[in-house]
Amino acid sequence: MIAKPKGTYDLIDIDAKIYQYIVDVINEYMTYYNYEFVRTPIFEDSSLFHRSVGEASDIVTKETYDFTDRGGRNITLRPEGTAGVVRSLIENKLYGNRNDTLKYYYLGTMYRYERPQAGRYRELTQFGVEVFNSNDPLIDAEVISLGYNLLKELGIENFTVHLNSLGDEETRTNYIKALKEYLKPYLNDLCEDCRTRYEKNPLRILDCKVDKDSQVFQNMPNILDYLSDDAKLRLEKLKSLLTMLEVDYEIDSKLVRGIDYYDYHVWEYISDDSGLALGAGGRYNSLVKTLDGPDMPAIGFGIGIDRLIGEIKKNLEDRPMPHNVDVYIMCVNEEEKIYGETLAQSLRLNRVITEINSNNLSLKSQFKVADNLNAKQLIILNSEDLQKGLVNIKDNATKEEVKIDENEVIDYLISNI
RNA sequence: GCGGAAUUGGUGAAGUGGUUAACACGGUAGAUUGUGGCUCUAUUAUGCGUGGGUUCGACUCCCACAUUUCGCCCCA
Repeated sequence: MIAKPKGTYDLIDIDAKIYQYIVDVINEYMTYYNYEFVRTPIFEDSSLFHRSVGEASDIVTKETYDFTDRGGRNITLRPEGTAGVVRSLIENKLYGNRNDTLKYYYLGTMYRYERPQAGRYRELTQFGVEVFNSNDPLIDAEVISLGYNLLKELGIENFTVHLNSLGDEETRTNYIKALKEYLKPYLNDLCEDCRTRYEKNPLRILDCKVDKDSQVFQNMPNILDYLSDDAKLRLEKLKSLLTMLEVDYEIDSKLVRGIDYYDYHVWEYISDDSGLALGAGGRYNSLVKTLDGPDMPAIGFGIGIDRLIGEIKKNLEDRPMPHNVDVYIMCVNEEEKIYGETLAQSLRLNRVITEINSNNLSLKSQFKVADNLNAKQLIILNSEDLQKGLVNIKDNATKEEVKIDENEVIDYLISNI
């Protein structure tokens, strides 16, 4: 037997239903927020992702699916959505002659070559928004609250927005310098990973799981103390806006991201129960320029759909989600089956959800199937009645059975489901 | 990539170095000769992740691999 590749999963049963529900809600939501859908390739030139995350974050350690295609091109399966959208913005010159704010959203699979764990897959589905050409904290508030409201709309209640500001480039340069100076005497006390991070990506030391409760970590410099006046003002403005928009947030000065391109506000939607991040985002004002586009501010977030499915499922009753059909057609012999199939088509074309027996099931079994499908009306075909142009219809709730002229079956069912 | 744990029918699972792998749900058939959902009866894994090895004999012990899962790394 051939098994699925490591870290992938089949979206089936109730999970598939929840997935479709999530997608429906997202598409509807984005309509009201007036964000445009974009789809970018699942694979891109490797340098797009490697450049976007920055030289300092050592691309070799990024867990991407890289390969060379038959033409010798270096290809990477997209590990996230932002870089592709930014590339598309630049390549299609979507920014041309525009003073307004550009708002996009995407939804699709991403690929990361990492060790699978619960809710962590090598093929994952992400939804995200990217907003360009506005540097106003008003947009930060809109984007953060958009994700917040969407999660609430999906029935996810117990989560909080964790918010931090990384300030501008100068802020980070100063902070990293201060951080390294502070940590220098304690280097030997840090865990092995942190000693590597110290050189490679010092901000990530704040994420350390080993030493987080140590005295050294308690007294670590706080990035919020290093914010420029401008960055401070922006954060204050954003905070008051979020309060007005009734977003539950808390400031978390230890929140950093593993990618270089973020500046100013970064945030995560954190589940209160599991402590896992449902989604994360940030402002990335320099990325468009880094990728050879105009100097254009941008902000966005991504939410992992796979993990949402699990969160939503937890809130459901512990029972299988019922199938629902309007009409189930029961038939036994060949004549009935053929008649039933044409009747099924007529009903379906009239927007009646219809299912029909297509096996050699006994009538008894067909009743069971119909019940499992929660059929509202049962059509019990009978050759003798068909000869007379009559169709038996049984209401599955009242158990009342009627014989209807075959020409009136569709009208009857439409008004009785 | 590193470390720990797991893997038995469609599902939830019990189990022992030795002939028939418990129980439950679900499925099928019948009692009910084309009208069910209750009840009763029968039936439902020629196989215990895959491949090797030890053994007279392995689902059970050993090794490798795969997948899942927990933690680390990474988190875009």
